[in-house]
Amino acid sequence: MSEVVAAGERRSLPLVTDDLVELSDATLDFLKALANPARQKIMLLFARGAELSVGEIAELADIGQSTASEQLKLLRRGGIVTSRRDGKTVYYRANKDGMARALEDLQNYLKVCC
Amino acid sequence: MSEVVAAGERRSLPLVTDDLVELSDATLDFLKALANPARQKIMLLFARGAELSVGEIAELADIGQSTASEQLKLLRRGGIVTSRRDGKTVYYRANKDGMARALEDLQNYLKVCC
DNA sequence: TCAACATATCGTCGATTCGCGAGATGGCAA
DNA sequence: TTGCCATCTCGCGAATCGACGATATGTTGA
Repeated sequence: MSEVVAAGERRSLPLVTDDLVELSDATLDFLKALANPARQKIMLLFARGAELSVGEIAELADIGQSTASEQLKLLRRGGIVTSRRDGKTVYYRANKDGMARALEDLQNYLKVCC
Repeated sequence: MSEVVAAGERRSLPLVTDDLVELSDATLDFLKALANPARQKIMLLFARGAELSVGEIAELADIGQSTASEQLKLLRRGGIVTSRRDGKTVYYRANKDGMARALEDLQNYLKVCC
């Protein structure tokens, strides 16, 4: 039988029903976060483990501060970056574990549709 | 130096500039195709190598025929399914190679942002 | 507490996406 | 060719997204 999931609840693990594997909401957020050139451009700024503030990202990506903040929120929701606050400044960097988890879920999902 | 790409040309291989890896247009299409619950639902119909006509997919996914046709077009553009015509009927099935290629490109891209 | 600074959230608007029905296209058989 | 059937394409309205400026929130130091 399928797992019981309360209405509106966000699943962090993939739902498995018999042999059917549904992508978790977390992995849907991961895909939505990456399926956008502007956010991909932001991701490249985190190469080599770089840690950047929202303001730095806005400047480097040549976008407004509020836009950067909102895009970073989506990337964080997708498990692609993490953030930490140091005083007034919030630093973002790539979330290696989150990406690995999403990729694993994605591979598992796609394996069903072979 | 970066590769020369004519304006409007679709790259099938990732663009590599120094250590910067940009996702190919094909992989962007792959992400956009999967980042949608309706299309994910369709993908599950292809479990165990099933091959289905547009009409069957529309019925099984409980969507209009034209909607199914358009969603399948996006999935094919993303390299996630392939199609073949047999008479009047067009059959779709999962594109294992296309998925593997996109996943590989995606992993390579994410490796940069570790 | 107050001023300053960095970030987050809100409201708006144009662009894009989604799903549909209607009609066009393509293929088969009579 | 004609009729039929499956699919594709077009055009529409509704919903969502993307970027922005304005403003709210939260933090530090005076």
